[in-house]
Amino acid sequence: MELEQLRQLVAVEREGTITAAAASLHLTQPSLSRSLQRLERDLGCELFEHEGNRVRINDAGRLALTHAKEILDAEQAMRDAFADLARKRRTFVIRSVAPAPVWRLAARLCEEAPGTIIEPFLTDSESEVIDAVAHGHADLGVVLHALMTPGLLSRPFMTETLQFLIPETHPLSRRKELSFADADGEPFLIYSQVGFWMNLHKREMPHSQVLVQEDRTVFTQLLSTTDVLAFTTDASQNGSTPPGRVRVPITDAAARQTFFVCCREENAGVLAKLF
Amino acid sequence: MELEQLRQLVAVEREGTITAAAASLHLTQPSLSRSLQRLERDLGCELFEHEGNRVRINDAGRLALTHAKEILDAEQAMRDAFADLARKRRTFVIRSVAPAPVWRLAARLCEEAPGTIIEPFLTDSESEVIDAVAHGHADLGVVLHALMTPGLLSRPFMTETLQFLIPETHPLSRRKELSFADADGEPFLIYSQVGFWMNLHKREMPHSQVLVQEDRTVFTQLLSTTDVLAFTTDASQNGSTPPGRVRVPITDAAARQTFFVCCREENAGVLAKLF
DNA sequence: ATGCCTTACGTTATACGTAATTATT
DNA sequence: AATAATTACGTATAACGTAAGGCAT
Repeated sequence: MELEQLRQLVAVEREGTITAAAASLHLTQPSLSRSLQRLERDLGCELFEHEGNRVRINDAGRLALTHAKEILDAEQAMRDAFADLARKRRTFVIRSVAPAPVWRLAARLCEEAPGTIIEPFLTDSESEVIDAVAHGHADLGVVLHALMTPGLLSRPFMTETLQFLIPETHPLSRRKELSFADADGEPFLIYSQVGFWMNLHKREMPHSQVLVQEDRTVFTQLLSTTDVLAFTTDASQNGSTPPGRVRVPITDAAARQTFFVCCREENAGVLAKLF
Repeated sequence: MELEQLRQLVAVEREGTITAAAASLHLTQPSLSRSLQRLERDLGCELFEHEGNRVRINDAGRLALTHAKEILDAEQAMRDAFADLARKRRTFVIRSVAPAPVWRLAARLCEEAPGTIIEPFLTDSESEVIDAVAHGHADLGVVLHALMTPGLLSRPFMTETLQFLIPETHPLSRRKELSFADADGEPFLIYSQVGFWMNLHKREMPHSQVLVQEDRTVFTQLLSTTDVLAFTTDASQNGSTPPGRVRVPITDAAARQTFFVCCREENAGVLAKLF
């Protein structure tokens, strides 16, 4: 008795005739007919009444059907479990304190491991990243410092520098460079998904009103239509400056951040593969 | 994925090595090795760690094992259900008010339907037989009268005549014939599995002590070693009279009984086949 | 050297498709 | 005539066994 035969039995019930069932299974009708005969032989029991040019499922056939469905459900559960497993294995989870490192890592992953599903998580908390990596919930973490945590490896990855993005009409747009203090008090617009940068802005410009925008496209539109300050970095994917705005470097040391990637020691191969 | 492959997976876990599992499955070792590789391919996932010249089941393998056992258990349940069905179909249940008709019916069944399992039930109650047949719990019934019950068929089958079986040393052994009344008051020995005859004895010989014997061989031995009355019939399988005893016909009409066989109308073929 | 696993190769079995046949509507 | 099922037959796929090779203990 084979699983395929049980599927055939179910198909015959579903389709009503052997001919229709055969078509739905991409088989010829005689082939299915014989396969069902084999099943009857294996079970030592007729499953159909042969009524003229039709075939009708009998009591034994119905008994077989209920059992067949049980078995096939169990089989489907197994297939599902392995499909999940396969998806998990193809998924690479990155937990990061900032978006820019994720962009670069994603690009490398796509190149080095085509087909990999990339699952990025942004957070403003470095300890959350470390925990996720340590517990195996993330394959790779992006943090702000080299780690000494036992069982984890880390190495510097990239440096990102924050810049003001100022409307040309704004008085501060003439300056060659600015400190956070120079702009503190000015309202500014910020995209919500920026990880730890959000903390930095709030700390360094405590007197400014923060206009948080959740929607990326709305945020971009607002850049053109409002004249409040905004931020960009040298790592911004889109290297160009939005029309009507100028980039002004920020002189504070805190505006320059080096990111470190980290992973568990047993996954050292991941780092080796990516760098 | 096939059921056979799941059985092979379970066997490898059970036996520890592919070689041992192959032997237990009556396969060569390379054949099993490839079959397991096919399973891994089908599931899209390695199930074993290949450690030098051994294989060890890994986490995915254990996941597969738990599911495989579920599926195989469901398959076993199906096989068991059909084994039961097959046994039921090969079983012919006879419910009778007397043993002699069962003997004859059994002999015919063995001849007409070799391989049939014969399941006889004796009872002293005719209505119990009719109920069993009507409800489909018995394929054939043996009763004392022609039936008018709707849905049931009946026909006369055989006539049996009761005889006294008297020790040669007993005064009654000289008589050519006897009535129940002649012997009423004499203690008598009777085998317990005689169906409705038990009722008859108690009714026709109310003053006699009845010595009921459950064990057939003990009953036979007592026939030679005691000098109490006993009964036999003209239908007794063993036509000979036990040593030291004589048969004496019973004159009462009640000692002569015609039996009728009955079955459900839809099983009319059964009667036709047997007669 | 021995035990266990894998790969390679030729053979066989078995399940498929095509075609012909039967039976019912 | 048309539809549905079975039987007959040739073919191709796929699983098996044998033989050879590799890698540990």
